[in-house]
Amino acid sequence: MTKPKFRDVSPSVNYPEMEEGILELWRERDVVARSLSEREGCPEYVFHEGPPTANGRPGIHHVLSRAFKDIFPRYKIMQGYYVQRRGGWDTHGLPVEIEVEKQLGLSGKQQIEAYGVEEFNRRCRASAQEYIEDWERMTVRMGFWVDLKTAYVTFHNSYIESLWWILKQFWEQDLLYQGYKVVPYCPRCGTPLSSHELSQGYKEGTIDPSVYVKFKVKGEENAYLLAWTTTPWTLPGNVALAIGEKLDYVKVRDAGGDVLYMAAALADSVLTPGYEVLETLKGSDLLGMRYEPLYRFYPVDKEYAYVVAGDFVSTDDGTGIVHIAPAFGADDMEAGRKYDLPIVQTVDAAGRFRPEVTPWAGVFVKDADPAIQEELASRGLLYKSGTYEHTYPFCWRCDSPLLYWAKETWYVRTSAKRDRLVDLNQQINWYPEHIKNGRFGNWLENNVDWALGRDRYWGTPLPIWRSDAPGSDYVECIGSVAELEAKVGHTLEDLDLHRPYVDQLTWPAPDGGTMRRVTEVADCWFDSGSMPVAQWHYPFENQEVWERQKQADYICEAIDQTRGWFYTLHAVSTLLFDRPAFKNVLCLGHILAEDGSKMSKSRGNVVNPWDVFDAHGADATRWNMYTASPPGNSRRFSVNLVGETVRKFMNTLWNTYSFFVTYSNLSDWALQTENAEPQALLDRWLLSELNMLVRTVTEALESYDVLGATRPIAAFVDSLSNWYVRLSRRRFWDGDPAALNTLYTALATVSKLLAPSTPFIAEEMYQNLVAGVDPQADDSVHLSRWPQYSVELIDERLNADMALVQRVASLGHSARQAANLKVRQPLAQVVVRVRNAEERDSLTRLQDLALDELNVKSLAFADAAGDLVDVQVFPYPKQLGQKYGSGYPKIRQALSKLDQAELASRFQAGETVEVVADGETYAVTPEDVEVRSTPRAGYSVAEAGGYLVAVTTELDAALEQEGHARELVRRIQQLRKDANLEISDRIVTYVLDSDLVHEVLAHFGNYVREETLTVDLVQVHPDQGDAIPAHLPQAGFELGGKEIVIAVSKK
RNA sequence: GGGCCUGUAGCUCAGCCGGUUAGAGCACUGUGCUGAUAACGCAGGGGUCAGUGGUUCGAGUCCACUCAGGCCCA
Repeated sequence: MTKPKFRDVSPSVNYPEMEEGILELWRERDVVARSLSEREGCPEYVFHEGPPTANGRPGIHHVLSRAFKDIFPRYKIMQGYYVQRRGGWDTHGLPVEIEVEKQLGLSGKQQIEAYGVEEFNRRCRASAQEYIEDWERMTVRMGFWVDLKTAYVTFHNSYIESLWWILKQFWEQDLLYQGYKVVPYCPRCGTPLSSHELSQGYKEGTIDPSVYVKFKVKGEENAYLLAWTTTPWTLPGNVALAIGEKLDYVKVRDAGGDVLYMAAALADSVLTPGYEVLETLKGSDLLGMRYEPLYRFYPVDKEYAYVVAGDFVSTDDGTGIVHIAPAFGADDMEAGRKYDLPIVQTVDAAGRFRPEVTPWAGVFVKDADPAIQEELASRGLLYKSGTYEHTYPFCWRCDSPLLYWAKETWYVRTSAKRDRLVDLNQQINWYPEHIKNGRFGNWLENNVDWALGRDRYWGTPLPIWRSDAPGSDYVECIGSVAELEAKVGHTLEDLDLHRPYVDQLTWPAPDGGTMRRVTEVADCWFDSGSMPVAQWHYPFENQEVWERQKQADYICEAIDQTRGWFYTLHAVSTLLFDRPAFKNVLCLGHILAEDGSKMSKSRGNVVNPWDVFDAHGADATRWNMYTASPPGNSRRFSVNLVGETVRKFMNTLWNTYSFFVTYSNLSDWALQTENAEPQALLDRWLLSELNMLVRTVTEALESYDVLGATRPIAAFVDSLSNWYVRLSRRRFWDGDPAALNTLYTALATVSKLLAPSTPFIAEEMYQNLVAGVDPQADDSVHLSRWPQYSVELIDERLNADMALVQRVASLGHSARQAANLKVRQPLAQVVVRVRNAEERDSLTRLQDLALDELNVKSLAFADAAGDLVDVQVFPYPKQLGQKYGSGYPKIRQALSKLDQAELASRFQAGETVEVVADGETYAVTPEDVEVRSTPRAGYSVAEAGGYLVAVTTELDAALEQEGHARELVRRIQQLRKDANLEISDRIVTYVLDSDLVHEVLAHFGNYVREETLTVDLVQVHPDQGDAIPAHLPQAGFELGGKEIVIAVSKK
């Protein structure tokens, strides 16, 4: 073995610069590609990238999810897996369209169509592409290793063709159908409004009719269900009445003699005074009650006109009975679907009543409101009416009041597979676990059909063609380009599978009409949810790759994706293959601003990733995200918090690394690759902790526990730096090969443990420590193998012993501080009280270390008896509480009243003491109590957590002198440092003589010389005409109350 | 309005199956420190463990309700 020579490492470092250097190294050595090629043929670990929407620049929350996405694939590569991790981009959909609308100054669909769909879509494609480039820069900079070169893009023809194939599979299983969806609709513009358009048009103080309508109960004389509505025009579409099952209802006889049903809480505010309560009921009692329909304009082939339950029913206003017209309300439609109610669509696309609604045919519905009320009143079905002021949406473009209106659209019948959705979810591991049967599980149990169609332009066109023959319902679903070619009879090789091109393809229908595509495009969540299939252009290509990649081992996104990507992945996979799309899913909380408020563009408190990368680097950003809080929690984030991470963790690690390289290069040691049995206590301890760390981190990563895989590394680095290195400094100065080897092993191992989380600093250290000295080593830490731990090196007893020493040392320092005793002043004795005999043994084993750390000559344990200590018997609540329950407080009190010294000695003799309290006798064994002793006079004491450490405060002359000698050494060292001497320089030291100096040097002269590398120690006698050479750096200070002057010069 | 999550020091977070005096780090103040460290050690101030009620010998921990914040749904 030859002496390793490392590249020198400066104690200070610019992390962003260092990281740029590593990125360059990865590029040069083609490490990303090799992380795949070098694992060819290995078992596969499958990661699926949830495609970000390319409609804006990436924010810090995207860095968060990418950081958590990255950690496990990197770990698995090091574990010897082949991890494909293909990138992907979500490029379709409303967000992209809106961005382009803004760029072009367009507003609304009519203007888009006037502008031209062809050009509009061309712009959408270009816009998506531009943002992808932004994303790629961020992705590379933060060290997220996805393959960007082969990233799937949802607007590619091949991707769309796979989506068509999937839809065709649904079609053939009868899972695709056209149904009604209630949308906010502008009757004047003739178009539904998107949610963001809707939010622009709410007006407060809108006045609408307030109408209380009586629905005649079947089979009950003169009895009515009283319902309330602000939209009388929806009443001809009524098919049911909804109540809240848990609400309280009353049956009353009103002043006019009618029997009315309504919510108890609202009776006083609605009914004319003087009514009589006949009965009180629960909502559930009303379920199924039948009533006479108000109108019969349409033939109906389903059960209707009865009472259903709706969790949307409240007693905030109205009557607690809600009139249900599925064509005109989302809740209504939902209830309609749940109870299989008919949908009576009485209104046409211009907002006018259809011809079948004979009295008001052709009338704009809002204008018909008064006539409808009159008509009901004439039949005695109007209880009362008035006006109602509320907030109502209007068209932001033309100011017409919007209607909620059921529009035909395409649905995926997910509810048909609800049970499978729920069952298959049980096979998925959710982190945090509560999402599984909480948020996600609930959502699945309440699954409703997926509204797939969107009346937009930039999206996957639904591959559905229908005959335009009047009255025809002939429809075909196309599952591939080849199929389409067969239909149209010519090649479609150069066809862009977007609008408007596909819309132009037609062919003759069998019923004499022409087959034309429906105008809708697919919900873009369908695009992303289909990525396991579509990213491979399956089944048209890549069958073999797909077979290996079809189910993800791991996916990760933020919590808002439970109803988004997590759901659509699960739904598509369940419907298509009857298996879960992913096995493990990490669900992240959101990032909040430093003050805990939401981070949003409008508040202007969004953190730009580049600001953080430039200030502190990507590693620190990532480390902060991994260690700050559990991944599922929302977290506060700021540039400052990352700065704290740098100071606390990154710098500690870096400086330990720099320290090691400095002393390694100064000394002459040989790297021991074999696991030589370490001799020194601290070496054994450190390697024990290190191996335990490897085990802990490995186990945590295996169970997707990021916190558990990172925080222990931080704790280890802290003890490495502030305990192991600090206590071993002398050995490093001496070039002790065992110490250097131990520290080397720790740093090289830590670099690997850090590789998945802080890939840059891990690489930096690995390159210098491992690759730089071992020609056999892998080219990159990320191509190297995950470290193995050795159980034989884990010594849990030693770890516990050391933890106790640290505890005692801490308390000892505290005791010193209390008595104003500097650490360099040796003391005669420390008296320690530990909690049990095992700990006493622990401390005895490591007492040299403890004495050294505390600079004390001897250790004693506080015993029960004796003049030096006070004792107190303390009963353990856990043991006595469990044994005697409510007797515990009495025992405690009784014990405290007894003579403590006598009691203590009885317990220490192993005696069981009978305690009498309140006439009862309780047996208290020595195991039930702790005897605490506290030193009396002459000690300074510190106490915490059941431990006590006391140091003697008396100093004799010898101790005092030794203290002076150490003070002198410290001053000389400081002077050396101030004079910029090299650590290894030999010096001449001058000391102005005095009795005190004379005395100290007589006893400790050699010690001082050795410590300070002093060759000549000159005692200067001014009274004999000597003087310190004036040009030398000198220092004056007080020692034992006397003025001292020293000076040094290089020999 | 419904579901899920969160609430512990000025800030970021620990706190196991309920059990001794609720802990770290940052920040602040003081102090100490023998050659790596924008470090580190020690101490101090700073807590109605969001609130109320309950279970229990004993509640930060379990239960119920309330409040505040987040996300999703309506």
